Amino acid sequence: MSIAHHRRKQPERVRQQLLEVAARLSFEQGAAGVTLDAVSQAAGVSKGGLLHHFPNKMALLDGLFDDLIGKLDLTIAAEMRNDPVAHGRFTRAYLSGVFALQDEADAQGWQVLTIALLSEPHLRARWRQWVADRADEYVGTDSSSGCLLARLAADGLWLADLLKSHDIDQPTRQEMRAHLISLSQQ
Amino acid sequence: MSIAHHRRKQPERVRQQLLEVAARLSFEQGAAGVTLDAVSQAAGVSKGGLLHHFPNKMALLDGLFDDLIGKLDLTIAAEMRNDPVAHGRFTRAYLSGVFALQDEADAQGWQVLTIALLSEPHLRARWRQWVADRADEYVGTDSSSGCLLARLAADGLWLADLLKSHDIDQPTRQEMRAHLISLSQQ
DNA sequence: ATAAAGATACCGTCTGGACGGTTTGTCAAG
DNA sequence: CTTGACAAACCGTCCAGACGGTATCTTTAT
Repeated sequence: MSIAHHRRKQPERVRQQLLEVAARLSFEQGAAGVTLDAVSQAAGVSKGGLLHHFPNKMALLDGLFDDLIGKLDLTIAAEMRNDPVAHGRFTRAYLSGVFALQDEADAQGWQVLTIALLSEPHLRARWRQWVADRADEYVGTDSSSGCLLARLAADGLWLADLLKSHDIDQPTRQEMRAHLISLSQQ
Repeated sequence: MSIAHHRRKQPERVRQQLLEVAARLSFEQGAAGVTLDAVSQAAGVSKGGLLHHFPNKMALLDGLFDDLIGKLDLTIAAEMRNDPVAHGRFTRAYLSGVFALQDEADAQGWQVLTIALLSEPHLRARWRQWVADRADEYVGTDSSSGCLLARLAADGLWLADLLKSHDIDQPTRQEMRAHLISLSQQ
């Protein structure tokens, strides 16, 4: 019997907390740091409590993935509404989404985690599905080689941030973004 | 007492065999499939034998990383010798290196492994170092935003292959490569 | 030339710990 | 009084690495 037993129960809050902690741990300790024990403990919940919300580890990772995709989708949808030009509209929104993920304060939490997600076949399949769906939906406006290239470059930039391999300063970053946008228009 | 104990000893051959097996396992079973037990057994060597060549698992992964980087360096060096134009020379060679990694027959073996490498902080640092060294060495010829962009896009393509997220056919691929090369020239 | 003396290349077993998951119990709210 | 939200103890498995040995190769002294 511990704190969580006495505090007013807010399961949704706890669930969110678990996801946040998992994201933070993945950043601080790498993918291997995300264990059920570590996550539950850092969230101030017992392992049983964690497994009450997420029946197994895969479900936890799925939840994390949902969060990530959800944010991305929101950004993209908002951006697409503000873009009057049809051609390359999705690609530009995608750029914004990827850039936004990096600029966010809590973006760090996602970074190393994402690698973990990608090494999990099931999550790779989900990502593959996401990409296939968009490619299909926007085949009329965003299938030019310029658009494809722009999106690939954005992925490359995202990867570079993930690995901190190139360190690219803000001006260069903006210049590149402009370059990519122009690619999406041709 | 097994075969390896009686056969003529060729430690270098065994060492190489261990690396190959580790690469293959990483492809067939994912990163999690690369355990000391699995690798040693599949290589026809005892676990003790494996640990004789590589004192711990990290050393094994380091060896794998060395192989990968070594191949990349070879391709790049060869390509740079055949490129008369100084500006963007390294970038074009890098493109060749990345494309070559994907076209090779045994490339598959590296793919999933690479993800594992990247999720290991120590290996990420090594990769970071590699990038920093090249950026430094070729700052005079390959630091334009076009070159940077081309390299990032190559990384994105590499990532897409890794995840099989986009499936890009060979003509499109060649078209993109040409596009990237022209980016490296401007 | 050769035998002794190491050094190197392995083998096979064991262990300690981590980790995912299960089970059973407890408390509070409706 | 039932159900959802947890706690706490526990289990089975897997895995990295240690260890003590044995076989083969290399060097050195004679």
